[in-house]
Amino acid sequence: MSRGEARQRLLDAAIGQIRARGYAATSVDELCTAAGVTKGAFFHHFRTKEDLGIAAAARFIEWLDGIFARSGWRDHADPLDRVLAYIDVRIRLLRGDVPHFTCLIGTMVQEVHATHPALRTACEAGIRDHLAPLQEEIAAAMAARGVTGFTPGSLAQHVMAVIQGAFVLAKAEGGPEAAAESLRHLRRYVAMLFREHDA
Amino acid sequence: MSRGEARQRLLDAAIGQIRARGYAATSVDELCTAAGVTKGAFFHHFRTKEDLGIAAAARFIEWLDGIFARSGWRDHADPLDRVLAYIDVRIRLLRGDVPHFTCLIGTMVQEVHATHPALRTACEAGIRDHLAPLQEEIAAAMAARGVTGFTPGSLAQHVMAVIQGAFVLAKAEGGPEAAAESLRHLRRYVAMLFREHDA
DNA sequence: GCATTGATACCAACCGGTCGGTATGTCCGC
DNA sequence: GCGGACATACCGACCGGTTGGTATCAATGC
Repeated sequence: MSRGEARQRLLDAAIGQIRARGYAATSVDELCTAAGVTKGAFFHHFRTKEDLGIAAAARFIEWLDGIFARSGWRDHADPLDRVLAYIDVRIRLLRGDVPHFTCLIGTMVQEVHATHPALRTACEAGIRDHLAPLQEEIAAAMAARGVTGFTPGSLAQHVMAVIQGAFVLAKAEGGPEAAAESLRHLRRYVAMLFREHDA
Repeated sequence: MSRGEARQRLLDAAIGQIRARGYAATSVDELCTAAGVTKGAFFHHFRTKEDLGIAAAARFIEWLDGIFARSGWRDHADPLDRVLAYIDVRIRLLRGDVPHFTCLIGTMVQEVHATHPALRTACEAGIRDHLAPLQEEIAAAMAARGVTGFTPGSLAQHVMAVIQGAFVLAKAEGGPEAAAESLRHLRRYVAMLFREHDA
């Protein structure tokens, strides 16, 4: 292992472990072993375990945004098709074992919201940042069809709620089937919301 | 404190603490202090901490089913109205601070699904049992209106996904507003699914 | 061209405290 | 007087975090 990559290796290990076992059950020692570094290195790069959590949240969102950028979900002429494409990408991501497709942020914020305010804020910001482009496309679709009755932000947050809830179901039943079904219901809802306004 | 109630007090304390801080971050000592009993009493009634979690999940579902039974959500002539009433009760329950209205099962299963199989199974069973009556009403509503294209179970699970996801959002943003908005989207979806089949 | 310097990256050993769990007793209703 | 319901005292392992130190680097002076 070459000099200078300990921080990245720790963040990657943290994302994997916390997604699988949660924040509290992931120990610093365990992370160091997984990343192949020592505890000294850990506390050289992160002041506390909470600091690592905050950095991991930011890195996770970067990673996720990269996936969506490469998916081409915004490459459609109609903004409604872009919104539906976002959901389709989410459905396609539901593959492999549970920790592989679930969300670090949702997992973490459930545990720490009441006890680690800084980490809660970081999770909130991560969600907001990730949803911003989706919210733009929803607003464009609403404007193009003259749809009213709700705000773009509320629908974007609803999309995120279904995604996070689908992850909870996937963890409860040990696989992604119910999660995918739920996202298909979401897709139908969005289609119905806008298509009934078509000419 | 009278003799014989230590078990109930421990379960109540566990439901409160785990809802607020999660399973891993809730220690046995802390629970004993909160319940006003000693560690000897704890391990007299529960073989392990995981056993307590399983018992707490069952007790939480009992408590929740009691709330819904008293709400009268099934006291409508039309099964669709009963389904919508279930969602309305869920919206009305979104009051107070976050640990007061969020779900023990969803919080716990996120942390333990990969590490505590027995606890994961208990959470899965709790969700399934709670959803059974809702699924019946969905099936009745579908039959009454000749709605097809999805199964009653998938819509019941979607309702639960939105509820769980709404709780995650509430924890991320520190309040129930976004959660309530999401449940209103869900209500609109269910209404649209069935009402477009009305005469 | 090379020694000096200061900063950064990292390491091994260790700290007090807390973790889940146990061993052994005591009390009280039947 | 006996069994279930607790209490007290304790255990080894592990927790997040700290310590004092070393290896490696770029920048500087000469």
